[in-house]
Amino acid sequence: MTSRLKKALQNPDSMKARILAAARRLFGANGYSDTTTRMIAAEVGIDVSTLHYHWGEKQDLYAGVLAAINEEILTKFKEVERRCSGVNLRRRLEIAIDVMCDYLFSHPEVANLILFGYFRKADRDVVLDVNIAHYISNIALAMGLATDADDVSVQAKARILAVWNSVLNFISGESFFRPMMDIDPASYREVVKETLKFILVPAFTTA
Amino acid sequence: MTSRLKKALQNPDSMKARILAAARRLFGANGYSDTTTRMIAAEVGIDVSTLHYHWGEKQDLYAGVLAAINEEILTKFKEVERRCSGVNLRRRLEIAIDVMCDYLFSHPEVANLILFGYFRKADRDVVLDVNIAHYISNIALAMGLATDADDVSVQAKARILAVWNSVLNFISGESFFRPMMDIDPASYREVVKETLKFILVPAFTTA
DNA sequence: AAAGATTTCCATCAACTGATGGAATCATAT
DNA sequence: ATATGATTCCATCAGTTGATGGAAATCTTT
Repeated sequence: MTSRLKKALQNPDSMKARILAAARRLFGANGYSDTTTRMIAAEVGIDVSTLHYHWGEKQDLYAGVLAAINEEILTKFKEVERRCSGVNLRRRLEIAIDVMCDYLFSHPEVANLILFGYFRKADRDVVLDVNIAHYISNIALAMGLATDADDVSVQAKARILAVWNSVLNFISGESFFRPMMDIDPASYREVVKETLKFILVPAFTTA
Repeated sequence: MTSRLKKALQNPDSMKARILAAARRLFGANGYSDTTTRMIAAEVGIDVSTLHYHWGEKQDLYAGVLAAINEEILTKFKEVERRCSGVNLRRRLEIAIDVMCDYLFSHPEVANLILFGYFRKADRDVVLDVNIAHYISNIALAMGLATDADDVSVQAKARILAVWNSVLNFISGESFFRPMMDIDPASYREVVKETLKFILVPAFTTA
């Protein structure tokens, strides 16, 4: 990402940033193929050609959305690492679950976009998964499941991924799961956190 | 589903069944919007109009795919229930994980189609989620998390969903996760089962 | 205010998509 | 063999999509 581009995006009122925000909402809600450049332009209140003027091809705009999300997640993961240092494992797990749940519940489109990425063919957005692999190793380290970020066991990675996936699914699938539980959004949030802790804490803390 | 329709689908060589099989593969691999009726027709080796002649609208064909999958899953869930009766909780969990993993690893498009369903707008395919809600309650019963299928606690449902989601994600995300673990498909299969058991068994068996 | 650069919109394109009418083909029963 | 019905394909349609050229509008610099 060039510094010029970053600068334009830092100003949330800039046209480029407004387009990015709308694209993020719509891509997150409908996926790549079910979101048209015209839908995004309409959301911003501009013509399609203005969108293309600022972002080029549709895929470039999508890549821009993923890049922004990648940075956000990295920040969150760092926050988890920071707050985890010096506390015991049970507390670490709780912190990780709380931080990631709070973040994703506030930005549900992020969970959707990551899950959408699971399905896309490998040759396209290589952008996202490379970094995820990196995160996973760091989290394994922070959780005390490994001693060297470059040498994390397959088992440890799989366990972190299982946690990560559970969080994503509960958030992406809210409109699907909540009706069958018949509870309000706030309760759902609590039940998800509680369930994740219920399942994960014993697994990692019982010898 | 009418009996006449079922009959046509029971013969795997019938045109209607061949179209359904191709549609299932392609919808599962690419999702609804990224699969065109022409792609499906080409896979079968027929013209688009022949496809429409047998299945009507694209959405009807998609509904047909979901209906077929629904029946399969119901069968698998029944198998879990049957094999679970009379064994202890730990063993029940292991059976459930093994059966569902084996089934979904052999039919990865099923996992994809279910997860795709999470994202679609609620007004469309109501077909699938209604049944899932029903399954969840029955599984909760089979696992001993509830005593009455009509009165399963929110917590029990959430825990079953967490398990269910984990299985789906590991299978749908294989092309995503396996490279970052750097293992072959057979090993991946084992690691997934092992990880699921590692995480789930302690949660449900430790008081 | 004028000149130049940037930004925005209108009109339009080619490609693709879901879908259909109708002709041609095939199967079946008489 | 022929009539009837079912099946398949060809040609085509209207709507949508990503994308672009060029005119108009806006902003910046002098």
